[in-house]
Amino acid sequence: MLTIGSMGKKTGTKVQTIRYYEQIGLMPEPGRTEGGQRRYGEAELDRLSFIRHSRQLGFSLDAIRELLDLSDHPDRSCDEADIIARRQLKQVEQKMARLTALQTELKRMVEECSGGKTANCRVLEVLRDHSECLTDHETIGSPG
Amino acid sequence: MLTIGSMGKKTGTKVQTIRYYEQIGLMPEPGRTEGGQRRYGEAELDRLSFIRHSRQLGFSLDAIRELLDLSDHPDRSCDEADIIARRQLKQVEQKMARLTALQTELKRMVEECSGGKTANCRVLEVLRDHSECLTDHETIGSPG
DNA sequence: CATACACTCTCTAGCCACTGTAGGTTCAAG
DNA sequence: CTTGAACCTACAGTGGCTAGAGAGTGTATG
Repeated sequence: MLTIGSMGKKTGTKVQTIRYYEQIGLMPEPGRTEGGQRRYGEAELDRLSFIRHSRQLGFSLDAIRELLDLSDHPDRSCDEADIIARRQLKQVEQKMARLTALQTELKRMVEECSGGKTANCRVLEVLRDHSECLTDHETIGSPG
Repeated sequence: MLTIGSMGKKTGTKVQTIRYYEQIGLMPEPGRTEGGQRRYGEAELDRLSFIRHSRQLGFSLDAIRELLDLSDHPDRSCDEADIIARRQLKQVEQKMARLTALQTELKRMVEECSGGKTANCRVLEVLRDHSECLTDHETIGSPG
């Protein structure tokens, strides 16, 4: 039987985070000691590992909820899991495209700035005047 | 004189967002009509454009606060602005590196999944067992 | 058995950068 | 003068945690 702290250590999760997952129904309510402390078994450890690994791959908690549900039903078609993973891949690729554009713009800004006073700073000039930009980052999406 | 709504249209900002910027001290308190409605001038429009453009490039509101402060003082050295921009560039590059690793992993997952039941789904298997992974995304940072 | 102290408990608030809603008021056009 | 779009304040909610207060529990040692 594992305490919440040792679960956390094994999976690289803070104790509060595990309790949070329980609160939102992502982790089940575990057994308790007489004194009221949580005690976990292997199944819960596996579930938490699944969640953390999915988080590391950038899946949202909602997506993870669906994936866990699918994982709990071995006879269901895996099409849904595939769709969720592909959607996630697409999101990652979109983010990369956006970041590439930002990177280009930021590089140009810092390369053109040759030091001196802020009055002539290229960094600030570019920020002041959007027409200085080469890329159309307005249309790319929300910042991040 | 501009209403808050026309400011929003010109800069692609929601009205609530402009009020929020005022609330946190990023935008100044503007003049008001007798009835209490905000009215803006060109200076405020420029400031809001600066903020929005910086947000599009991914700068945090705190960073923007510093950049605005520098922009307000033309005689100061632009080193600080340069540092802020370089820091932002570095963050963008770190995010890209992380996303590249995620992309690799996700691609492999969806390519290996050949359809069928969830019991044999590669997507779910990989999520269950971290040792299936080629990259070390645990050490890369928090998901996003 | 007593003590120390690391761990755990619940509850609440805070983070970022907004976004949305409710319920009311003002402005400008017709 | 009426209509209705735009505006006002105030507050709650988003995602995914994280931090802190104040109290209780579990276990190793003397």
